[in-house]
Amino acid sequence: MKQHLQKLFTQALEQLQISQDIRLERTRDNQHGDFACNIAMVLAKKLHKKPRDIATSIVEKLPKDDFIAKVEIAGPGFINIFLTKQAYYATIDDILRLKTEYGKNQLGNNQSVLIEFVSANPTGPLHVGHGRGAAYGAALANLLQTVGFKVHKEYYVNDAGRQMDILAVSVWLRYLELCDETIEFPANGYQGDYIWDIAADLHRNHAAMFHKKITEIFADIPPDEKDGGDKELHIDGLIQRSKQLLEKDYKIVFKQALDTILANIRHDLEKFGVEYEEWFPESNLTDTNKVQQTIDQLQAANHTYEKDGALWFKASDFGDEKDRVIVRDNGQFTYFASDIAYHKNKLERGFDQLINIWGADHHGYVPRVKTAMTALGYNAEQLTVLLVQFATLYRGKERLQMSTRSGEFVTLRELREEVGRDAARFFYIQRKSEQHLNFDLELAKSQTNENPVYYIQYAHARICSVMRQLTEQGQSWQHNKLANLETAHEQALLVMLARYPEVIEMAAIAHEPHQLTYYLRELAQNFHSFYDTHKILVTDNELRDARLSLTAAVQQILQNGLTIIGVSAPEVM
RNA sequence: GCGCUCGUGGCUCAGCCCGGAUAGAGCGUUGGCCUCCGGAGCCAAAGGUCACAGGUUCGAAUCCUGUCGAGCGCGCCA
Repeated sequence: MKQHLQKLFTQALEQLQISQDIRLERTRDNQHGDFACNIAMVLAKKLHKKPRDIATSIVEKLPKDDFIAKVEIAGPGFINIFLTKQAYYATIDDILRLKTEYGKNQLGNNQSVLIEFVSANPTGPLHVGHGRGAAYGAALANLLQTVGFKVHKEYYVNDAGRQMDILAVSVWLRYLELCDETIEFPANGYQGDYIWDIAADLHRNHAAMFHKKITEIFADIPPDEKDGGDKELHIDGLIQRSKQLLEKDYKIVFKQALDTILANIRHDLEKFGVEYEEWFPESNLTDTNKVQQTIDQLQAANHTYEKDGALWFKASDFGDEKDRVIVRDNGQFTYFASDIAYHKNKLERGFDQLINIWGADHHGYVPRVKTAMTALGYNAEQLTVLLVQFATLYRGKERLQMSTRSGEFVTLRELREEVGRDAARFFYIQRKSEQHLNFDLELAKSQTNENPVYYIQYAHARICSVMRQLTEQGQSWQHNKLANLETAHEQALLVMLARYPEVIEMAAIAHEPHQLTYYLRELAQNFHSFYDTHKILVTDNELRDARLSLTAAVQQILQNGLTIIGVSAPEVM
């Protein structure tokens, strides 16, 4: 509807030989009609004319249209458009005809988008901090798909770095404890209970196959932190020693740890309703020498130099604040190096746009990756990084820590089991992503009925109930005679329904799924209010059918919207 | 110190990108509503100098500058 009106305005302006972007807005007050346009005031300065005079001449040129009932010039020069009832009845017709397709458009023009999100290191289970990225990414992917993008969801699995070695060593040490050895667990090891579980599996399947003497393992290893040493050197020493002693078997331990945790993550995400087209392993890049090749390319283009034994990328040549190391003095690639290779790989796969969803603590990292893309000859504009603020977790007034290393965290699984998938997903995206989120577990658990998600779902369930009643009475209905919809409640619902495509479009373009949650709440509210005031299943068949048409349309929109944000639309609650 | 993000009723937040007509919700508080399609509901009331100070503008919660306050980032960590 909005687009339709914009076309009419464009035609009017063409006749006046003015070119200007037209901005139409829904009015807050229906006294001002359905849409308002402030174009006359925008043009006033440019044309040196009074806004109201400009408005008058535009209105004169506005083509006649079945959907426009009345056009008024108001206030300082607003052009207010009043739509005909036909315009709103057409919306109902469209919704009931197009069903789940309603609200879709071709704005994205079938461009391909790779959207990468969560990508948590497989060193432990997903915790509630990751949940927000998961919920946001999945909802955004759905939105982009709805407006006509070809969406490819991807999880980048960091399975090749030092962190993974630390994980493997942690598992191995716990395994040795299960072999009745007594060890000092390293300060920098992973301490969570899940490490024990993996170790136990290892012990069950391989018995004492990986058992080595403790004295042999810890001989000449730099002291740990608690003994006055450096915990990093200590763990690095242990990694080296593990590889020496276990030889080929190291891979078995490593793989067991990785596979178990990854399976766990996949399972959690699946249960959370988040699915990916691809799980892209970092080892894919390292094993095929892609990281080295990328570095070679940067070197060949003279974008690197050596200093203090390390290889640096001249990021500052491309606008970053300082140069960045890509190969450490010990010969290892930095995380940044494989990230450059990964983004190069993404672009080589031919995607038109890349979207990364990162925790806000990575914001300093954004220019770094972009400069690398520029240096490699790509257009950095193709990459959009969306930052999601971390959720601060509270249990009542107590602020909880979330550290994978120390093993102190609430897992995504626990959250899902305690507050439910629908409530959790809704809770995560109802706030703007770059807004800090206070997630109070007590509140989410104890007052789940007050979560707005139930309010919306209840509206849907209520409608389903009405439909059931009708069937139970052995009746059916036909979609016609919408002219009977005259009350204020019905009018308000018609307007809400007509707004849906506008909300979808805006939410998708702005990457703001929370817009949709607010809309759905308002729609549900309008419905509850209508339902409370007017009976739907009245004896007058024509009025009943008109109200059922409206109701069915509301049901459809609730379902469409909830599906996009990953929340179910239950028939009963 | 530099950079990024944020400051809107008691609490949690929309609105800001793209300035516009009385600043909106939810929770909480107070008072009403079930002989009637599901009360996880409805109706109503109280409650806000939009952090502060300047500036731009016919017009600023919205744009600009500064101040104060909060969070995060500034590693050969990932």
